[in-house]
Amino acid sequence: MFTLDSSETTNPSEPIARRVVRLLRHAIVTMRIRPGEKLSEQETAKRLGVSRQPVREAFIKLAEAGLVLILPQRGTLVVKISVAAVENARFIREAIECAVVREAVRRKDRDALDVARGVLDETARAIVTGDAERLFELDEEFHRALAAAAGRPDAWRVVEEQKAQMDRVRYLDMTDAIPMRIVLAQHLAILDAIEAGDAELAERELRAHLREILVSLPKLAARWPTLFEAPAAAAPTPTAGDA
Amino acid sequence: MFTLDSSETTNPSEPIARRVVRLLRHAIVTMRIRPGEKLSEQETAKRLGVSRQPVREAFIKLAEAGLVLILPQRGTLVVKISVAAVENARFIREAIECAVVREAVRRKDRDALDVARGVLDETARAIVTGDAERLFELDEEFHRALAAAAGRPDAWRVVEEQKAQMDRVRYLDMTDAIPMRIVLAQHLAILDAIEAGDAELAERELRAHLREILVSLPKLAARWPTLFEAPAAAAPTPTAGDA
DNA sequence: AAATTCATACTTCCATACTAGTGTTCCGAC
DNA sequence: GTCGGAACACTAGTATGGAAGTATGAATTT
Repeated sequence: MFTLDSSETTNPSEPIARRVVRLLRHAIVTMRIRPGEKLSEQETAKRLGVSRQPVREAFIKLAEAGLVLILPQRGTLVVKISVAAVENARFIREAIECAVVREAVRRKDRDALDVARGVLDETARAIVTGDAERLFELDEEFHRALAAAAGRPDAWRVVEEQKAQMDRVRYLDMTDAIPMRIVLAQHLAILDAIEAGDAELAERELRAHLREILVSLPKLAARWPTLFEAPAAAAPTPTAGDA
Repeated sequence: MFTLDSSETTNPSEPIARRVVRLLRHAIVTMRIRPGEKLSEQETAKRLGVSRQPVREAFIKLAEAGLVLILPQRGTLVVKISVAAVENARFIREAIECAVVREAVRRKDRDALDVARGVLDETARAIVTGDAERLFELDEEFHRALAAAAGRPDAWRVVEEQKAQMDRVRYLDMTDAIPMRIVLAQHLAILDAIEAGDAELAERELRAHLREILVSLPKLAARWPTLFEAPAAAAPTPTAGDA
């Protein structure tokens, strides 16, 4: 379930549809709406005090990001976390961000890199104060800053959509007291390498950073089996398993 | 302008909204709706004989693909071809497809690679018969087959959306009697390198293939200036140009 | 003549009504 | 008890009505 009617930043000029998207995405990523849970345009609209129309548009957007599954004439449900889907998203993200990092090295955009540096400074401060929500945002902002430094803001938009798949895993990892210090260290290593003009090193550091999720992923899947899609069994039918 | 009410494959079970998307995308890519042209939900709905609702959803999807621009309360228009946007899309596409090709080399999925080979065989035949529309599709199918061979069908979906930006340029290039034989040769070189297990070569061939558009792009922009977004001038105001 | 105001004709956005398809459940026949 | 079936309670998909905002142009004033 998810409450929320007018909390959050309720900018009156922002279109309702966009607000609903932000709302639902956040509720899904933080798992206030649990994986597998059923939604419906009608029900969601009533709960949020809006009409079905903007809710429907939000569902479509979330479906494109792979967070919900719309079954025509049947219903809409929050998809369970899929190890395969996370891996696929990670693959795409790694491909794009590697190219971004190399481009950032080539461009040497001092101002843009300073912005990224500033994000890491704030990250260090947020670690001290323990502001988990803010750390989430700062992680995102760092990667966005890299894309900006590469002169490819569009690339970040693509990564952002893929990242939605990984965000719930990140969230689980965070509740598990993830060592944000390690993430910061990796970010620093990437930025240092870029500023040093070492594309090879920057790419290696980035790959290492993005592959962190691969070690935590199976652990988390084992720990919260109800949140994850059951992996495709070797036997065709999951009920009857003959060896 | 664009006619079309029930031509195309008119599958009655397919949702109207999806059909409208396909329809409009095709009309835009083939420039039966010209870059810069104004659209409206009302007008388009009437022309297609459907209600505004599915048309609106189609507009939103096309806006996400960067083909149209929705100005709230003002109108919707087909965006002009932007050299910068095409270049950005190409960058993202190159990043993803390079990773795909390397993965395809790693996996050595014989069956999937045979499918890709089959696509190229048919391409050769289509060149003889001069079926331009089919060549368009086959180009797409080859790249999709590579993604399948890499076990990353999701990656193709992302590339597909980016490719929309490049499709109008491809279309112009085709009317300009593009040597499809060259494209086929490049495709063959890529596939040969993959089958030979040479990742480095496969990636080089792919990059060369995807960079072809960079040579034709400025020529086309100069040739059809009305179809292209005016490049950002060095001077702030485009009207007053002082040298 | 030039500038400003105001009515009008658009636009997208949101709300609501209706259609068609799906799953469930309860009732009855066997 | 088991199976079949029809009525019902949902769902998303589509159509349409109304509201808020914007550009346009004519009429009026300066």
